[in-house]
Amino acid sequence: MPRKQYWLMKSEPYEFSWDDLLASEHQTTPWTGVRNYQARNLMRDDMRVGDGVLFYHSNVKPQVVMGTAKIASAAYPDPTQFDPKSEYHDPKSDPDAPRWLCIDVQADAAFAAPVTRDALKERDDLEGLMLLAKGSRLSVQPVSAEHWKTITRLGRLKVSRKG
DNA sequence: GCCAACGTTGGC
DNA sequence: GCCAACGTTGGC
Repeated sequence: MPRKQYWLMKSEPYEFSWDDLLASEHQTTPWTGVRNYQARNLMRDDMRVGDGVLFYHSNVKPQVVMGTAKIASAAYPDPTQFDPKSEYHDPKSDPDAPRWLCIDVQADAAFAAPVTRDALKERDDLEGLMLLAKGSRLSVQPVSAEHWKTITRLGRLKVSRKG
């Protein structure tokens, strides 16, 4: 059994949000639309069922890690690449040798206190976190076990209330 | 809205 | 196989 690994997956919430994931059947969704070879290769070669996922809202204010999810399937061909009506349609992908893959993602636990990007940046124990690297655009990123521990701890903190 | 960083495309 | 042009990502 390979050691459990950890990932961060970005989603623009107006495309697909954490709430959308919670509202999905079995709180599970196929992670379709990845059109980057490096991200595809991570899904194909490195992700394993049960791996941990930080669910991140990108391209919004504030950018925030909403909670944890799990990899719920091995990689399989992304059906949207063959759907002419999909914005992710790829006419150059051969059905006999699909170019793009997806995996299923299942919600695990919502953070009591969603962790903002700003909060991550303020810490001094997240050096090397790919999300914070300049110019990092990869939508599927590996996260070290140490960084996973730090971020999930932050997320589980009770929200402090004033008054 | 701007723009730097990055990936992909296509001419040569 | 190089690399300029182009399109996209995504923080700011």
